[in-house]
Amino acid sequence: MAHEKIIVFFDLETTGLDTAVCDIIQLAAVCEERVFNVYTLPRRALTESAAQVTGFRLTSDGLLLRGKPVETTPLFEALTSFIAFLRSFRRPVLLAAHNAKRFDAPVLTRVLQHYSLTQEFQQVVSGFLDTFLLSKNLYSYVPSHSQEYLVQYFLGKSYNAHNAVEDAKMLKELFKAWRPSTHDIFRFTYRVF
DNA sequence: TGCCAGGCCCTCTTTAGGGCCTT
Repeated sequence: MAHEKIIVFFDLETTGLDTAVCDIIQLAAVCEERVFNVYTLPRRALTESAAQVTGFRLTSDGLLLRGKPVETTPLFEALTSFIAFLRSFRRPVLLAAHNAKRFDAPVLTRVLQHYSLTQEFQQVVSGFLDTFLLSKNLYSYVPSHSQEYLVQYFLGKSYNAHNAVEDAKMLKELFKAWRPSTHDIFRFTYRVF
């Protein structure tokens, strides 16, 4: 339907949980059958818990994922590529992430501001949709609202959590299963800046 | 050197505290 919002599901893997300082390691997004994925070399070390959760390690040889080198892209280039990916949908999209309001959106917007890409980003993104808050509100009876638990609960499957591509793909599947109303989507959508 | 947080929501609330979720 042409008038419906295009929703792009995305996820970040970062060096830690402090949204004020953490660096992006992986940025992935999916929409319909299209996938965007990029790795960047962080400037700061990963916290030990981030390393354990994500499987990334920073060495003198570069970035490793579970011991295997991954090709990295300079952050500015990664961000402009992401904006180009979003622009390809021809009209402003809604960016959905689990805990977007608290985590992914602040990190992404901080980095965009640092590279003076805010205006360019605003031209292609109409807002952030937080699926964590959506889930807590629509399915308050579910004992946990972590994405991994929700995927198991609603889709009956386990997956490679904490890989940004897999997380984004699963979020898309969850959303498809939920089929939230336009009203509910709007309630948990937030301005970009 | 050290190696990390904090906004949102609920409730035993509002002169507050605690758990959740993200890496």
